[in-house]
Amino acid sequence: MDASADTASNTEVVTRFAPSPTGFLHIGGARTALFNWLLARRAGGRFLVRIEDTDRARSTQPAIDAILDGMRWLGLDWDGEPVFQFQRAARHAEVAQAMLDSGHAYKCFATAEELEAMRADQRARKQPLRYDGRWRDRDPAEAPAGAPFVVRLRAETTGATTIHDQVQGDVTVQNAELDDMVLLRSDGTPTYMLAVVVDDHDMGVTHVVRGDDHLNNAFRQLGIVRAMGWAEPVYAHIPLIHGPDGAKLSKRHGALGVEAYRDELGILPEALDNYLLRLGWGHGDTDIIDRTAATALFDLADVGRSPSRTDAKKLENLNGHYIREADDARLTDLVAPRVAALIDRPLTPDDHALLLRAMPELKPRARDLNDLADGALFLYRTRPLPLDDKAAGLLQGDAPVLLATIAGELAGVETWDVAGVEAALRVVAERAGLGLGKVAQPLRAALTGRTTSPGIFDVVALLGRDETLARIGDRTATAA
RNA sequence: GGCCCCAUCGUCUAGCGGUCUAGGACGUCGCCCUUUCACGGCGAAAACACGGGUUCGAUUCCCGUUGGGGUCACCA
Repeated sequence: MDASADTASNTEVVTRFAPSPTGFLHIGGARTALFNWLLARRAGGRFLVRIEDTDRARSTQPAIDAILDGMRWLGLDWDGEPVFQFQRAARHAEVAQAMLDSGHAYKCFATAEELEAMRADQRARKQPLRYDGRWRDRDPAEAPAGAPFVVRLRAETTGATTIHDQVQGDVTVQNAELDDMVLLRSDGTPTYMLAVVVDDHDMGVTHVVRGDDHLNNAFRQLGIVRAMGWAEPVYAHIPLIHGPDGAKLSKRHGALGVEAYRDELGILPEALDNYLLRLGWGHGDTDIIDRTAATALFDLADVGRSPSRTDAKKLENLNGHYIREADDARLTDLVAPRVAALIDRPLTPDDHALLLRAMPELKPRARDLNDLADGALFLYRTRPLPLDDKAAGLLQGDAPVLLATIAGELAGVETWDVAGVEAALRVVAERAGLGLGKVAQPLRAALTGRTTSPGIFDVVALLGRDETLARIGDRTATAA
């Protein structure tokens, strides 16, 4: 059967992201969504979202919200409203009935205990575990009246099926390997296998791009597609993402929700997007690829076939890059709440303005938003400043004397800006016969409580005359 | 265990028979810039899993071995 039969007259590319709302949006799902988004946007097609909530016990509204919020944060906008799979149960049952009517499906009255016994036996004999087709050719009339049953696909038992996967290449499986899967459960609700196929068809999905863990499912799903005589979608199974240890990404290590990258790790969405894009996909030697470039460059042919591991350092590096590129006002808005949390009070409009002014000096030094907030902390500390050990060390000996000299010179500065401050401090260093570093370090310690900070002239200029002199005063007074 | 997939520096990858003494990036280590830390610049160490073929010639093609991963539900 030709996959393009039904879509020959309609070349629009339609992709979809179909998460099951049983948890947050982890980075594996985010990358799958990104690739689907890119493929659709590149082709000028549509990108749809379907919430696979047929598992009523495990699906939750918070999970739905988290997934959709995560997608919005990453800039993965979808077309139309999300489709909720559970609401389409009647349509799924309808298709199952059609297959029953056409003989492509049949009723199976085997009980759960019976099937478990069957598998135990297969395990004992070291046989593959699969349904043995015991009701495939039996007359339903043989079942006890009113007995519960499931509807199973009457799968091909001979020959082989080949999928021309856009990422994995041609993959062939013997049909004998596939058993008659359940389409409708005994309570009449559809299984995932049935629902996916029906929904993808009804939604007009042309390209199914999903995790490699679904490759085996594709063969079974194709059985339903063919039984219904529908167009076969183009498949692309992308390799899974592994944790730093090479094992499958699980809740234990790398599998954080994207909101954790945003809230706890202080990652910028464009950085995570770029990182995820380069995980499993490459375009020559280029590593820094923003959304616009990615949309123009993305091609399934460039997706690798082997799983990749997450690398926090690489993400941090990319994040640092995008922080340096980011607009100061945007960064200020993003960092302000973090600073407020650190100093345990809200920022005033003046505080906010100061943060904005300091941003050009702050952002080259940060790899994430937490770094940025921490780097801005010295601006808002209340006197007397707490000193870290190294800073305290720099304020020993005759440092207070030097600081007093600095204060004297600074007091005479007419225009309190970087140039004015620099001139004054250079005068101090020259008169004392010291290198600028010998002057800058004690001053930095006194003004920030630390040994690292933005350039000392900037620090002084940002702090302002009064605060600068007061902080210096705290150190000359206590030492004297 | 059956079936399926994968295999280049620690990691992400470029390479689609000769251009490979295998390129880039992150990380690591030096040096430079410099008032500190970053940023930036320069440089170094670091990989074709193994064994057979095919070929005049294999990192590139084929087979096997080994290793890793995925999947085998009335879960998605």
